[in-house]
Amino acid sequence: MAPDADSSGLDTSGLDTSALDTVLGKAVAILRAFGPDDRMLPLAELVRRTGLPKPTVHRVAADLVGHRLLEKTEHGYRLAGGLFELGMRAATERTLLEVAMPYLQDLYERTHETVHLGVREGTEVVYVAKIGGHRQARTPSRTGGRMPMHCTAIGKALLAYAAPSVRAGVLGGELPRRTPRTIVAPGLLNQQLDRVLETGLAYEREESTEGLLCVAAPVLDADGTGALAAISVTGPVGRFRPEVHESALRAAVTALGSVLARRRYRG
Amino acid sequence: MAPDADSSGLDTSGLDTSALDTVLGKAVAILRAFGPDDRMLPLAELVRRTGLPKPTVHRVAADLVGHRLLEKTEHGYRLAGGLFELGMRAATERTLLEVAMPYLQDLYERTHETVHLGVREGTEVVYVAKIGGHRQARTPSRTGGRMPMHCTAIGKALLAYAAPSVRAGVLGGELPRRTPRTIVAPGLLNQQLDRVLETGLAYEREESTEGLLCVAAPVLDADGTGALAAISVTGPVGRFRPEVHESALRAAVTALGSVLARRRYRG
DNA sequence: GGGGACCGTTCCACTCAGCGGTACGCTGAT
DNA sequence: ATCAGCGTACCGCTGAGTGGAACGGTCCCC
Repeated sequence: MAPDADSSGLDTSGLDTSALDTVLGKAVAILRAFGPDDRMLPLAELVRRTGLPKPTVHRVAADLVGHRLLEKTEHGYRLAGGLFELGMRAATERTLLEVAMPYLQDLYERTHETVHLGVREGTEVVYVAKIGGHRQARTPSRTGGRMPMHCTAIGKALLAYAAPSVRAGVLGGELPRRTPRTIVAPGLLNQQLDRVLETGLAYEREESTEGLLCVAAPVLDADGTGALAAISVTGPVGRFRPEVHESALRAAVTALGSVLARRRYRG
Repeated sequence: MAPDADSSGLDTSGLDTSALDTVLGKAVAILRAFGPDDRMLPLAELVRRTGLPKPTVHRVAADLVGHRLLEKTEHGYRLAGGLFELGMRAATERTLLEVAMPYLQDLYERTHETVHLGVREGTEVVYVAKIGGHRQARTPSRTGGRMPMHCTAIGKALLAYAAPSVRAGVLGGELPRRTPRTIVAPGLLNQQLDRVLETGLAYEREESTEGLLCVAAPVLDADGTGALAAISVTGPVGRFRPEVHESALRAAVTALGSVLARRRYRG
């Protein structure tokens, strides 16, 4: 429970756009109160995070338990299996995952490093898949988790091929520093993005997490102008050499891209 | 020891136990109206499946869209990315998945056949992971999807090690025939389950899907008495020889089991 | 080209589901 | 013994939620 200033995971208390004056809003607020690393939260903690009255949380949570979205243990509540089942039915993520999995497998087998598949969601990256073996570097990413775009290889790959308005929005917004090497200068980042467009590859060198290197490539749509997703290979500083994996990565994204094009996958 | 909270008896497959007279119930009903294979449903179809009045579905669906649980397109609604993100935070599934992934990878690499990870949920199997390459057999299973226990290798592996009440519940209930080879005789199935306890391996030979073979093994808990999950290897009749993969499968489940025990994973 | 079936959307007056202040019993730490 | 914090229970008020009715659009078939 180290309240380190670094972990941006803390809910910025005020900025919850969700309306808390409707039942559904309260229910969603309770579910979203669970961060990516929270296994179990007691009622009081849910009250604190949501700002809702205690009896209200108690009642809504009980309803959620009835619907198998929440589970009650003697130590608190946790997100239940029903949510997992529903989540895996999400249209775009499921399709992308099923089509991409063989290519991710190939890539893992050739590299034996952690392989990510991510899509853009607003101004952030959402990881749709993360596969790795026993020796994988300790990465902050999680399947279903989010990361900023400006400090991750996948983020840069996606941002480079995104609509100009999106790129401008991210460059013009906050570029929070996560490590000493995080690129916080919009101009420099913009240059890098242009290079990504030229080479088709994006890099991250300890910009989101110290000790971590990463190469990514975009999965392009049928026109070759936009990115449907991006794939990355990640490893620790020292043994990991990004260049080694570039051809395998390129092979993966082009193959996946053409299959998605054939399926008319739009995202 | 474990108070069998999971009373399988009451689990009659009445699809709608959910109360439709509360907002939350309606919302869940709408989300659950999406089957594993439904990509997109028009409003009218949601009305049909849920039995709710049209304006009600319209309004609740709009709310769900506002919370990023549903997405609206010109052709209808579909489950949105927000659900995927939430689902991947489900406590038990996420932990199991993260710990197991490296072992599943190993297993895939050694077999190059479709690998499944599943847990018991009531009287059914829920697949937590499914990984495979380009040549994978066409299986009806999906990550986050359900299958009956009596006709799948993973199901038999889980059922054999489940509490006697659970086994009795399944054997005493319906054993729907899915193929000519589905085992629908409770006695025969019971014999097979006993053999699973002796050998630590469960088989399926075209019992859920024609043309498909499968071997599974349970991931045992610290006591070695109950199954926390099960792993299977699947392939098509013809090239696929279950015996070939038995040792790799055994290695995977024992390794995973001991890691979970060390972590005091309970399920 | 007109009628009908089905669609998504909007309106609005009624009412009961949801609300949350208040209160209670139960831990542990002090 | 005291207290702070927890989960739970009660219950009268009220506005969020409701859904019948109606409207405009599209498609297809006669």
